[in-house]
Amino acid sequence: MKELAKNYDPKDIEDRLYKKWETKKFFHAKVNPDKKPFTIVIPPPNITGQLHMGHALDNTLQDILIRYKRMAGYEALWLPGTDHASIATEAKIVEAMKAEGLTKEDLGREKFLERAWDWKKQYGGRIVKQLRKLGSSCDWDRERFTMDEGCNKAVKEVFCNLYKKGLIYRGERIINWCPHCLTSISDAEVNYEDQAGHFWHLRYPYKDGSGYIEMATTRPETMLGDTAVAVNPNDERYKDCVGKTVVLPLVGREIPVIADEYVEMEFGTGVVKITPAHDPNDFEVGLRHDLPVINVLTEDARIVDDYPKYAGMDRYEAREAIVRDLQECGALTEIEDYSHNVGTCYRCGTTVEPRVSMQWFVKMEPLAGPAIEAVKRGDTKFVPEHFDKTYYHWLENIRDWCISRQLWWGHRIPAFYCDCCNEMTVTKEDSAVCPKCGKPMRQDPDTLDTWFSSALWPFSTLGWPDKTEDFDYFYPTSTLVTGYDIIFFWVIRMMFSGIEHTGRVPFDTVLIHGLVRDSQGRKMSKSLGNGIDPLEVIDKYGADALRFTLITGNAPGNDMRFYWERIEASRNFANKVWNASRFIMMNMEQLGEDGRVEAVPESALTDADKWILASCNDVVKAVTENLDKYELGVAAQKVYDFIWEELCDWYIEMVKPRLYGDELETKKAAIWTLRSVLSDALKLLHPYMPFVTDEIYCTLKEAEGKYTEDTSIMVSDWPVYSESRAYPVEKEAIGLVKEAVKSIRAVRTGMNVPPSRKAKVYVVTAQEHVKGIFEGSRVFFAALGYASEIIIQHDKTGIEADAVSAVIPGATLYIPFAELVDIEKETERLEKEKSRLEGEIKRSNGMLSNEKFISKAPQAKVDEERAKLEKYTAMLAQVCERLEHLKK
RNA sequence: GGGGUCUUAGCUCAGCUGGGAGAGCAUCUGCCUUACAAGCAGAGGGUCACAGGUUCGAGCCCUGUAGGCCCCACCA
Repeated sequence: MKELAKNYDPKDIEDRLYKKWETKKFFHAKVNPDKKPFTIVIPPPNITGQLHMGHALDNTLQDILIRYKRMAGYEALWLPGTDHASIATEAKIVEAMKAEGLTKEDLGREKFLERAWDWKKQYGGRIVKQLRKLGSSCDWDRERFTMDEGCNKAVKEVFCNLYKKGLIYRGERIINWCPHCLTSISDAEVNYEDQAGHFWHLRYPYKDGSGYIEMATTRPETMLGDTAVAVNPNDERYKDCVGKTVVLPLVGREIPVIADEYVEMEFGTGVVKITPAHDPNDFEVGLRHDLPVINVLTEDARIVDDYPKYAGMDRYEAREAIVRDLQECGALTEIEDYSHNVGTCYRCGTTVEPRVSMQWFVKMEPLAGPAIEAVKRGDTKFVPEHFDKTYYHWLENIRDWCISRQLWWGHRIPAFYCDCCNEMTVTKEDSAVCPKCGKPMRQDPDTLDTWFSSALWPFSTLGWPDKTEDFDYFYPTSTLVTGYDIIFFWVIRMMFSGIEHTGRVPFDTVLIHGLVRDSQGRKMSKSLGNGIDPLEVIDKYGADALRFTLITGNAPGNDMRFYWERIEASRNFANKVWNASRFIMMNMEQLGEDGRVEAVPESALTDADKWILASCNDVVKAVTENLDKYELGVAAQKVYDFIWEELCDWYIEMVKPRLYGDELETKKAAIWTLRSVLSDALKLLHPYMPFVTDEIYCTLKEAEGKYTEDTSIMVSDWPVYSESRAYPVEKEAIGLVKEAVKSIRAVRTGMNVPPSRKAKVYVVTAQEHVKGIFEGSRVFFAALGYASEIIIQHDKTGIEADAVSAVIPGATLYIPFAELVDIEKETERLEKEKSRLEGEIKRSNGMLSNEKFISKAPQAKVDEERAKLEKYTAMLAQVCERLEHLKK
């Protein structure tokens, strides 16, 4: 048999096991009509990405679900892949080119894309390699990429469908523009942050020389593009001004004073300058009043050539210059400090510039409705439930989705234009000829928002739009696991896309998790440098320790903090499991052939054996129920407690005297029980700690002579609850003995008696069945209670007068410690016990004397309370008797 | 402005359908007991934010208050 190291070392084991799983195709799922499918599609990480704690958490959750379902008899598919991440990737490549002194334009579109694909080839596999280190049991044979052939096909299909239905349109609108990335971005991609700024108070003179109108702005440079000044129609102060003309300082443009409800009378002077080209609200006002849209900024946010004095200045330089000039000409009256929200690009952090331009949009309203309904009906459920509110709120207030990007890396928009006759056509074909004049058409240069293709991920990866067996069998997927920060970007878009294009919701359940923060509760970020690299954790403590830490000690959907101490605790647990197994296998080996018994007769099992089998049985039931309800952390805690406390601290200790003794039958029963319980416990733990559990499982199978190269715990059967292993009587019996052991230990520690010093223990009970229980537990009771001898009897015959005593339900224990007994301390201890019991009795009596409790509470509760009262009353009598005795 | 969420032991957090307050770490006291010192045995430590309400019974359900965090919207 393999010799197991004293301490568990994950380094030796993880890569070897992962390789085995992968080459054995244990991760592979195929259409299997005999099984129910369970499907998860991975949230595809960006090809530019490196594994961070967020991935580690997200993928651990998925792997736990997949491993559990696989063992529980489902055809479990975890479909992996990566996202092309248009903006992020393009930015990286552009940056790399910069080092060579090259720009996108130098290379041209085709050459640039060649580079991008090379880059993808070189780095795109990095993150999936890292996912393997975590133990992720993805079906790598099905790995996909959002720009692979199948996904491309799905994207074109969807675009054309939506266009045909009128749900995609092209138009000149005001959109969020990133002057650094040089592309439009969607509303969801804008982050708002508070920034300190100023309020510049301006006055524009009336053309007729009748004075000025005053207003304030946070962005004075946009005044170049002002095409009106607005007041509220109900504002008495400005009643007479509406319709008048003012002259724009510095520019000389004559612009009207208009009235619009949008203006808040109470805010500022009640006057707003209107710049339709550079503010979304102003744009709307402009539409209502048919105002000209005057663009004053270039795509990289510099002043356009129309204003020679400022042309070429970037927006902040221009601001300074214009403020200076306004001041000079007397148009600036005041500068006030002001803090306001500024939109920034979620990728690069640059302040976004609202900009009017021609873009493609998805009309959201018709799509949002069914997506809301689907969740309301319960077709898709959020876990935790309350995230559905976030979902509704977003969808109910959704605006049209700007999907075109002025980037090259991505899915090119399948729209073609005829330069001859201005005809436009949308087609799945790669090229088009003008349906009117027959000339070749020019494809739209823009690409689609990355999220357009990820929105299709749950079905594009399963073969859609083709009718495939995979799609029929695995779709809709079962559970989608993602962070709450991705609901808007992704979950919502998959929902309406799935419903629209497949007629079904894309998943049954959305399991939402929070963020992994640093130990001070801060977000892990590159700029703070407080990120913890999961690979470093794996390297130092093993993937199992990392995984276990990430899913315990926090509730679903909540953020968690990362502590090395917790990693250490998890590592210690892995080691505990390792050593318990080592103990079991060492003893198996000693028994030789007898250690491998397949079964033992029920009659050979002791109360202790039945107790641990029953406890294990209970845990199987509880853990399975918790997992089915997505309570992964609670389930893990139960496995942890069972293994550490029940199995290791109690049962293994109980069984030692038998294993070290001479009776073969009881040794066989003990070792069989140990193996059986260990095996089930390992299975319950496997989804959380796949490596250590499989290593032990295989070693155990080897020791049992049942190992083949196809053996792995990950393809073994999930344990099931068995009525025949409930053993209620034995559970109660061992519960009582545990009580006895605990009180002996507490008494001894209280008196500072070292374990090496043994003492006689008398168990005095009037009840025959209690006597039986202790008789049956003699062997281990002595060992656990540090007893030199156990004497079980009906009365106090032969017990030294000054023996220390402890009262447990149904019995009193006496430990003679002649010279160590301090009567005063002993009295104090018993008095404390007495008042505790009196308290319990009072509480019980209180409840039972309450008629409403008796009449309204469930009968079981009432009975339970009566039983407690009876128990505590009996114990109190015993304690009082001892106190009387001590007084003499 | 709208919505969500949190407030439980010194710290970080669990607590599943309401039925005698838990874990890990930290602290204190003993133990190298032939699986494990990455361990074993014991101990201390909490008016479950506050105020009401529902209930036989509330950490858990309802209302309100205070404070923290998050998201969305946004008055130039």
